[in-house]
Amino acid sequence: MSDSTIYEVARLAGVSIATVSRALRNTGPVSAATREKVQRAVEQLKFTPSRLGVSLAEGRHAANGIVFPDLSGPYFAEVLLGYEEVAAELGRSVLILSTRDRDGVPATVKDLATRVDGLVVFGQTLSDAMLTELAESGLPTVLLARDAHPGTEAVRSENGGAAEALAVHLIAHGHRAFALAGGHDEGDVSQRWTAVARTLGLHGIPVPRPVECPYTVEGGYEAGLRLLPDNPDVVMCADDQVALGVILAAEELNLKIPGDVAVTGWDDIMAARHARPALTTVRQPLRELGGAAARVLDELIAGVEPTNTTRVLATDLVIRSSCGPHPPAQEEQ
Amino acid sequence: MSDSTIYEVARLAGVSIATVSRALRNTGPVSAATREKVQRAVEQLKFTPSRLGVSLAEGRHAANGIVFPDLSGPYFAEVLLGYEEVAAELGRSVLILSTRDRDGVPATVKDLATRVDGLVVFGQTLSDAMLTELAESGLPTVLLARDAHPGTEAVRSENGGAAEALAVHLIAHGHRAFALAGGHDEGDVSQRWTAVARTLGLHGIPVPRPVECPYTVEGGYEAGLRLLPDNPDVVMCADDQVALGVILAAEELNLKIPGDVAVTGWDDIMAARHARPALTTVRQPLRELGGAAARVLDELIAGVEPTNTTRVLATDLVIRSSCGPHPPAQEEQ
DNA sequence: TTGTACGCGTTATCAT
DNA sequence: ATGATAACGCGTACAA
Repeated sequence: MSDSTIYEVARLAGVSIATVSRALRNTGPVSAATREKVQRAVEQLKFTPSRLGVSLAEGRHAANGIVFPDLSGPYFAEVLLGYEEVAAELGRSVLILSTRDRDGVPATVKDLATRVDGLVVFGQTLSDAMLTELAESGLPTVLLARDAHPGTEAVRSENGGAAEALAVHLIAHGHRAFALAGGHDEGDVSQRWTAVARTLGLHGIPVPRPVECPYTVEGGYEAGLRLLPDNPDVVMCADDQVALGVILAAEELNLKIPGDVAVTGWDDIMAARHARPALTTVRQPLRELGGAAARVLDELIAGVEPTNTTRVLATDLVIRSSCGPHPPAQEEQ
Repeated sequence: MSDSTIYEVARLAGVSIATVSRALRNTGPVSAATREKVQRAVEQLKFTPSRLGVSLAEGRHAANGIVFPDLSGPYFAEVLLGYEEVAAELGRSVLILSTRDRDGVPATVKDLATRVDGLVVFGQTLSDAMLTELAESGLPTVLLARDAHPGTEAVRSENGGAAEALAVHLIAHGHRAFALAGGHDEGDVSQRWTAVARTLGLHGIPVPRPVECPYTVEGGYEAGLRLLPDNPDVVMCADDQVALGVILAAEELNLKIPGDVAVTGWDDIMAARHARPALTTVRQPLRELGGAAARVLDELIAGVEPTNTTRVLATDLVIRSSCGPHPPAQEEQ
């Protein structure tokens, strides 16, 4: 019920609170007999040190935060799991914050900032001004899925190389009329589209302008209805959810994939593998992304000075059947 | 950098800390002039009250915890998002804890318990002994996806009725040889299998014993390889991930779905809709589940006594094509 | 309207 | 080996 305090333990054990603290933390000499008494008192009262007391005295929270947009979906979930796993290994709790409503964000982020020793922030969730403010406040901050901002570190996965490889693969399929589904001003995706544009240019292929849409199945469906009537050979999508939406739109329009039009995604979420047809995509190491962020953040918290470095994790091109016909041996599950 | 304290604000504003506190919280009379001075000092020092100090003084964390198993996947992500959203509305932060390693769980849960005003715990993550301990400690606790334990409240979605409806539908398809994929001793799933068994019994159909497997695509794949050689008419699966695995196993064995064998899932995760064939399943209101838990927990924290009540949210049967041929109009996306 | 002083629960320093 | 006691940062009776 009412949590007992170190004072009650001390009284019951017939010692001072200093001794109790020492006995519990092995932070100084305690005679075996005394330790025994303390142990008994602790068990009898079911004493657990108050986190608030400990944190106040230690001057640290032993907790990390993570900020992400609402986009929900499997992408963030996987990263979050990887983050929590490593944070737990490092003895730190994890507080989450989803910034959905545009208005209250700064206030809630500041509240979160007072509860943690460091923060991981997803790509485009916070304004650069806010990031600067965080960095200048001295709070260790790691950025995810984008490049570093002054005063921070960053972890993202490789975009340009995989995008180029994907484009080359699609060109080898004979595709010439390209369409791009998914906005281009957000950092992560823009890096991909830039690489795609360069690759197409090198092959003398017209570079399409990306059609903006929310990164959801519904968004992809709408984008598909807009793009497909122009009879592209292939629709490259900002992520797998968008691609799944485009596939639904193609069905609606009675277009066969990949016969009439090819479609590619990005991320390799679970649904990509099970979609009809199975989706050609780029696998991001989502859990590793989260784990790496936790580790980098831990270093920052330990006192390492931020160097504005961006760590880049490798991605894999995953060729399935939505991009065009392959000899069976070449397909991958 | 070094966060400023209320004392520094008070000194800069030329008032006492009590006045600063009152001015910031509107918790007592403060003259307009004084309020103005305080505001200026606060802005100049970029003062934000320390959460530790506030919590210690207020005697509350303004934070909730949530405990879930590793199973990851879309299921937990969706529930978590719904939980965080409502918790944020109620002005509470969210701490997450994933119990993957069997050993350290009690300790980490107790640590979490000291950081929050209340806890939501997923179905089978904690032992009943642990739940009892939590309840007796007086920490407000809400159980998710299972029935209430003494001293707690619970929120789950409806199982028996939907399971019966699904079984009836499958029987109407003419299926007689049933197989069940996914363990049966866990609360949520066992309720479904019980209802299925009763329904089959009423129709004079043999009741199969569930084949246990992890609730993952891989687990379903293994279960499928074991079950499919017996030529069942239909494999009912514990959840969608298992069903997706069974579908992969069927492909491997060159069995057509639903021609050679029907398959059903549970949850209606995103991949279910996009699978080939689209998966017949039962939709759980995942986000609502999380949101409801947050609200119930808030009541408990506000002082409402736990009544060991289980709230049951409605589920929807989602008929797609994996369970057998339908007239086009009857299918649902 | 404003200020003083105590309490919240720990850790850690300094005596003893 | 053990015990007083000063932080840590804030809210709030109570006094003025």
